Amino acid sequence: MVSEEIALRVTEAATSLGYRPNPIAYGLRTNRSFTVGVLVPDLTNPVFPPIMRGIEITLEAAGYTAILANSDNDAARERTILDAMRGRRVDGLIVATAHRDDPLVAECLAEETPLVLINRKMEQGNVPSVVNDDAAGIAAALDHLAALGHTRIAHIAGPLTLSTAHARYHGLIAAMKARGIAVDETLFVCCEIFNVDEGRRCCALLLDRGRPFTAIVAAHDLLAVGCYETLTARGLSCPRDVSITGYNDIPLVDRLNPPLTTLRTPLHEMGVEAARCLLERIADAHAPAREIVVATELVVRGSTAAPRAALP
Amino acid sequence: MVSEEIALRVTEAATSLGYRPNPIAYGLRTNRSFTVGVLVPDLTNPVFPPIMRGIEITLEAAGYTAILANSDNDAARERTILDAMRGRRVDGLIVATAHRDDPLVAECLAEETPLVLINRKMEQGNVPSVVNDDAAGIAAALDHLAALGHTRIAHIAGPLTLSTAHARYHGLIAAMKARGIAVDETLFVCCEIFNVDEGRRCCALLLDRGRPFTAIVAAHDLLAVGCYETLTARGLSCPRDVSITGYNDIPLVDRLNPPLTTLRTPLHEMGVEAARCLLERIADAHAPAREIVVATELVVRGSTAAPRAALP
DNA sequence: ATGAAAGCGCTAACAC
DNA sequence: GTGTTAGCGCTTTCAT
Repeated sequence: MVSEEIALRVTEAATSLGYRPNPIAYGLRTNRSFTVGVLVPDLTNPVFPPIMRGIEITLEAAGYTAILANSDNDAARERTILDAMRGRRVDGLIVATAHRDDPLVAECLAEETPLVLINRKMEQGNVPSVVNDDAAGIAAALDHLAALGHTRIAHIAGPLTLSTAHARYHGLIAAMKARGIAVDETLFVCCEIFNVDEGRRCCALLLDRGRPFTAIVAAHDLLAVGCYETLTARGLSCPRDVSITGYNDIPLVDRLNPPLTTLRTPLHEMGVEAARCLLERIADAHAPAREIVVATELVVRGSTAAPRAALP
Repeated sequence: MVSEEIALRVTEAATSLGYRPNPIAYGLRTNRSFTVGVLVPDLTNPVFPPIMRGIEITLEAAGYTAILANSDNDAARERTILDAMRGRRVDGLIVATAHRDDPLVAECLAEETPLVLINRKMEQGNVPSVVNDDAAGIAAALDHLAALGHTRIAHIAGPLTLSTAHARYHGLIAAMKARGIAVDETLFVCCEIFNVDEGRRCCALLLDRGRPFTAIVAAHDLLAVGCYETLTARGLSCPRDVSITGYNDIPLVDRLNPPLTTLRTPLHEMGVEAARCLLERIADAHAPAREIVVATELVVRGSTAAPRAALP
C-alpha cells in the first residue's frame, strides 16, 4: 500500500534510531510475559545445569526466556519464589522441587498457571511431568549386583516425599522380591538431601547397624561419593569390601577412585522435553497432561565387583 | 486519613481477590524491569553454578530476578542473547563471557546499560568487574612446585583473549622469572576452551613436543582432568612422573585419583560481589567503576610431589 | 481494507 | 496534602 522504497527507508530509520519493540508494553497489553519460571532446589547439584540448558535452548527457540531460582529445599523459600514468579506474570513454570504431595504446586495449578514437573512427579492431580524410569533404572542396578553374586544389599534412599526417591525405594524392593533376594529393611536408610554429607552420614548409619551387607545402592551419585568417604574413613575398600552404585552419572564420577557404576539419565533431553511440554500447555491450557518417561542406561565401572565376604 | 478498619478490610479484600501488583505495568511506566541478564559461556562448567547462586541470592534481596543464558563461547549467539536481553529491557547485565577486547560489551556500554563483568575483565573502557587474583594464584602454584624442586614447568593456558587466561599466562612467566626459573615457551600451550577434551589434547601436544618437563600448571581444573587422562593413556603417572595443578577447586576434584592440587576461588562470593556492584551501578549509573579482586587459596593435594626425573 | 482510538495496570505529574 | 489525570508502548477493537 506504500511504496517499497518508503517501507525500506522507514525500517532503516527505525533500526538506525535503535528502535526495539518493547516486550514490556506488549506483555501489558496481551497479558503474556514470554517468560518462564524455573525452580530448582540447588543449581550446584550437577544434575540441574544440563537440565537447565535443555530448557533454555528450547525456550529460546520459541522466544521465551527463563528466570531461575533455587529453593534450597526450603518450603518457605519455595513459596516466596513461586509467589514472586507468579507476580511477575510468568507464562508458565518448570518445577524441579515438587514433592509427591505438594500444596504449593497444587496452588499454582488451581490458579491455572501452566506447569510442568521435571525429575519429579505428583501422586495426584494429573500434573504433566518429565521423569526418568526410576524403577527400571534401579532394577538394572540390582540386576547387575545380583549377577555379581550380591544378596545382602543396602539402599540409601532420598527423602520419600520425593517421587524419585520413592520410586527408587519401592522399585528396588520390588526388583529384589522379583529376583528372590531377601529384603531386609534394616539395610534401607533415607537421607534428607541428595548430597555428599548425607551419603557419608547414611553409610555410617548402615555400618553402625551391624547387619552384614556387601553392596550399597545409592539413590544419587553424591550419596555414593559420601559412601566412598565413610568406607575409606573406616578402613574399608570399594569394591573389595562393599560395591556401590550411584544414580545420574554426574560429571567426574567416572574418574573417582574407583570410577562409579551408575545410571546415566539424559538430563539435557529431559530439560528439552519439559520445556516442550510446557510450551504445549501454554499454547493450549487444556492439552492432555503428558507424563514423559525417559530411559536410563546402566554404566558399569569399577565400584562394583563380586562380593568377597559379608560386612561388617 | 481513612479509618484503620476500612484500610484493613480493603487490603484483606484485595488479597482475597488474589490481587498482585503487576510488575509489567509498573515496568512500562517506570522503564524498569527489575530484571538482570546473566550471560555465561556454559552453565555445565562447574564454576558457574556457585557464581549464579551468589548472584541470585543478592539480586533477590533487592527485588530483582535474573534471566540466564549460555553463549557456548559463540560470538554470534552472544550477540543474539545480548540483543534479546536489552530488548527485554533488563536493568543491567552480568557478563561472564567477555573477552579482553570485546566489541559486544563495548556496545552495551555505549548504550549505557549498567554492566559488570564476572571472572573476566577488559583492557579498556574502565568496566566494573569481579575477578580473582590470577597472578597471585598462579604464583602460589608455582611457588609450591618450585619448593618441591620442579624447574621444568609446562603450562596449559586458556585462550589468551580471556583476561583470566592472559593473567595466568603472564603471571606464571613473571613468577618464574622472579624465581630464576627458566621460561621455555615451547612448554606453554593455549587451549581453545576450558574443558576436559582440550586438556587431554594440550597435554598430548606437550608430550609430543619432546621437551622434558616434570610439572604442568593447568589454567583450569577441567584441563587438569584432561591431563590425567592423557598421562594415563600414555602409561605415565601423576604425580610420580608429572605433577599437576589446576585452578578453581571445582567439586569432586578433591576425590580424583590423585586428588588435585588447585587454587580455590570464592565463586559464590564473587557472584555476590558482582550482583552488589551491578545494583550500585543501576542505582547510580555514574558510580565509579570498581574492580573487585578476591583472593584465592592454594589447596595442596596428591597431584603434586617432588620430581623424580625429567620427561618425556 | 485502512486508520483512529481505547485501554492493558500502573506511576508521576499535576491541579486542587 | 489529596484526588485526578495523562500516558508509558503496545495490541485490538471499532469506525470509517
